[in-house]
Amino acid sequence: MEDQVRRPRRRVTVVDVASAAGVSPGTVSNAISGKRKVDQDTRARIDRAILELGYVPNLAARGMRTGRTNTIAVFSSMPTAVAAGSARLGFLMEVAASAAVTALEHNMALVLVPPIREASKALSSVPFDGLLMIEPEEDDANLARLRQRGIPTMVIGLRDGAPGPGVTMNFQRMAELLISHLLETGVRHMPLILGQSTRQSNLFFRQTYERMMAQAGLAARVHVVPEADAERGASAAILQDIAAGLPIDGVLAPIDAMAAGTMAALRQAGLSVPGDVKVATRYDGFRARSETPPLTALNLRLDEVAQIATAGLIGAIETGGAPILTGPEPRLVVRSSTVG
Amino acid sequence: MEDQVRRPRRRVTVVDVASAAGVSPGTVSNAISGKRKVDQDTRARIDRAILELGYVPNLAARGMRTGRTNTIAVFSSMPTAVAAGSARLGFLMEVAASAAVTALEHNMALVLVPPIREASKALSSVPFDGLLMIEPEEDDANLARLRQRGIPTMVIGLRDGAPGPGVTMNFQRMAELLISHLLETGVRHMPLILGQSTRQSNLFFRQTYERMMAQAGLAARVHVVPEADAERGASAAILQDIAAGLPIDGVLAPIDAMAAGTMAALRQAGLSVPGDVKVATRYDGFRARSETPPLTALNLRLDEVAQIATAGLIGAIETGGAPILTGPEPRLVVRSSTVG
DNA sequence: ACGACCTTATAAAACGATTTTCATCGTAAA
DNA sequence: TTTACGATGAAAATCGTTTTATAAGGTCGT
Repeated sequence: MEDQVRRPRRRVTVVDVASAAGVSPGTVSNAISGKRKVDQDTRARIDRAILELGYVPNLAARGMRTGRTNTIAVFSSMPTAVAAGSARLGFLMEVAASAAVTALEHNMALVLVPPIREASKALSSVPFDGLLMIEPEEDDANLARLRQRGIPTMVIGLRDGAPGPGVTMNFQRMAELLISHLLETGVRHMPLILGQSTRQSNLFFRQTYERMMAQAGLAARVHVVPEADAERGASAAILQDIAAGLPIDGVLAPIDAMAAGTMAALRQAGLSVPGDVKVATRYDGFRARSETPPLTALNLRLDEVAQIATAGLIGAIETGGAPILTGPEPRLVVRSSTVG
Repeated sequence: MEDQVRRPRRRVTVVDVASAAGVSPGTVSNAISGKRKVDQDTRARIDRAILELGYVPNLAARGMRTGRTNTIAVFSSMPTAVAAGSARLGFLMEVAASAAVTALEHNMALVLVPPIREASKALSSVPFDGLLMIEPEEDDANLARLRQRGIPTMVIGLRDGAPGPGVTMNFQRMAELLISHLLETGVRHMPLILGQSTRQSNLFFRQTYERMMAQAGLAARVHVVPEADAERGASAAILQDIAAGLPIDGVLAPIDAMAAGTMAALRQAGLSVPGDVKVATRYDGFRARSETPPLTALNLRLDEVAQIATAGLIGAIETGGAPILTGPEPRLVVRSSTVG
C-alpha cells in the first residue's frame, strides 16, 4: 500500500492537465469550453489527462475571469412574510422548485435567498447573474438597487401594464374568477379581507371587488388587516361583523392565513361552511387544502410561471433583452368550502 | 444634466476604494474583513470611500482567493423522484426552505440542485462548500465522489448506526408509530406497500412491519411497487388483493403517491375510508392533506432536521468536524383516514 | 517560389480580491 | 541610551482560469 498523504493534496489545476497532456493551459481551456477549435488528437489527450488526474474546474476562478457565476437567485421581499404564515413561503418554494429545474437545464444553479430582515445584506453576500423577484411592492428598494447595478432582474407577478421585465400574473382575472364563482353560488353579503401593503394583489382585488359588487347591486365591505397579524386580524374582523349583526353569507380572503382566520372565526360563531357562509382564497397551498372543509382557491400555475420567468431571465442574462412576458391564466379550483 | 455614459462603467474595485481613501488595497481588505487591526481613522475614510463609490465586493474573486464560496447545496438523488410524485419534491423543498434560513444566518447562501438526470454533472457545475444530501441510498455514487474530493457532506435521514456525518431520522420509530396506531384502531388485515429501492425508509418499514405484525399474531403482506409507477402500481396491488378475496381493513403506504393510489383503488372498489379500511402514510405533505379524507401521517419535523443538519454542515466546513447528529422524534398526526 | 491565408498552439496578460512579507514609527522595558 | 516589541501600512505574491496577441507550420493559387 502506498503511504497516504495526510495533508490534502494540492488541487489539480488546468496547468497540471496541460503538462500531463503536453500542451499549454490555454489549449486545455479551449478544449473544455469549445470556444476555439482544438485538434481531435490533442483533445483526446487532454480528455484522458482530465480523467486520469480527476480534474475539476475551479468555478470561482472561472467566474472571476468570465464575470459570470452561472447562478440565478430567487428572492421574495416582505420581511413579514414568514410571520404572515406559510403561504408566502410555500409560494416561494413552489416557484423555486420549478425555477431550479429550468435553470439547471441551462446549466445554471438556483440560489435561494430567504425573506429575512437585512435582505439587502443577503443579496450582496450571494453571487448571482440574475434575479427572480417574487411579487415586489411598487417601489422595492432592493430591486431598484440591483437594476442600477446592471444586474438582470425578472419580476414574478408583474401587474398588467407595469414597466420593467417580468412575467405578468393576471390579478384582475384572479379576483374575477373567485368573485363570480362566489356570486354564482348565491352569495349576497360577502366582505373582502385584504392585507394592508401596496402589493399588486391587494390593489387589484380591492378594485375588482368593488366594481363587481357594484355591478351586482350588492354592498361592498372591505376589511384591511396588517399582514403581520393576518390570522388573528382576519378572525377579529369577521367576529366583529357578526357581533355587529351585519349579514354575512360569504367571505373572500385572498391571503390564505386570513382565510384560515376567517374559518376559525366562523367556527367560533357556530356558522357552518359552506352551509351558512361560503369562503374562498387565492393561493391553493397547504393551508387552503388542509382546512376543514378545504377551501376553494385558484391554481396559479406557478410552475409554468416560474419556468417562463426563468427562461426569460436566462435570455436576458445572455442576450441582454428584458422582455415582459405573459403568464398563464389562473384556474378556479372548486372545493367544498363553496359547494355541497 | 450630465451626459450618461452608455457602456457600463468599469466595475469599482478595491483598488479604486484604496486610492480614494489614500491607502493600499490590502488595507481596504483588512478593513472590510476585520482580519487585521486597522486604525479607527483610516477605517472611517475607507468606509466613506466605499459608500461614495458604491463598492460591491466581487465574490468570485474573493472565493477564488479564499477557496470558499459561502454556499451550501441541497440535493436529493433519486432521478425518479419527480415522476414518483410531489412527495419527494415537497420534502426537498421543506428542507430547503428551512436550510436556507439557517444558512443565511451564517452568511451562507443555499443553492438548490434539483433531482435530475445527470446529477453528477449538475453537482460539478455548481460551486459549494458543503452539501446536504437527502436520504441517499446505501451506496450513493455522488456522495462518495464528493467525499473523496474532500467536500464536507451531511446526510439528512441517516439510518441509526450508519457511518458518515449526517442527521439521523428514526425510521424504526416512524414505522412503529404508524403501525401501532393502526393496530390500536382495531385493524387486523393490513398490507404494507413499499417502494423497491434500497432506501433506508423502505428497509426499515419492512423490518418493523414484519416484526410487529408477528408480535400481534397477524399475517403480514408486503407489496413492492416500483417508485416510478407509484400511484398506479399501488392501486393495482390493492385491487388485486380485493379481487383475490383477501381480507383488508387497513393499509400502510409510507410513500404518499402510493397512499394516493391506495385511496383511488378503495374508492373504485366501493370501500369507505375509514369505515371499511383505514389508511396511513409517512410524509405529511400536500398529498396526504388533500386526500379525501385527509390521511393520518407523521410530522417529521423537517424544519428542525434541516436546521440541525445545516448548522452541523457549517460547523464541518469551518472546523472540519464531521458529527453524527440526532434528529427530533417524529410525531403522529391523526387525521380522519384512521379515526371517526 | 512567394505571399496570402488558414489552422493550431503558445505565451503572457488579465480578472479582483486576500495573504504574506517587509518596513516604519513610537513607545515600553532594561 | 539601547533594545525589543507592538501597531499600522505598503508592496508584492498568489489563487486558477480565460482571453488576447502572436507565432509556427501547411496549403493553395499564381
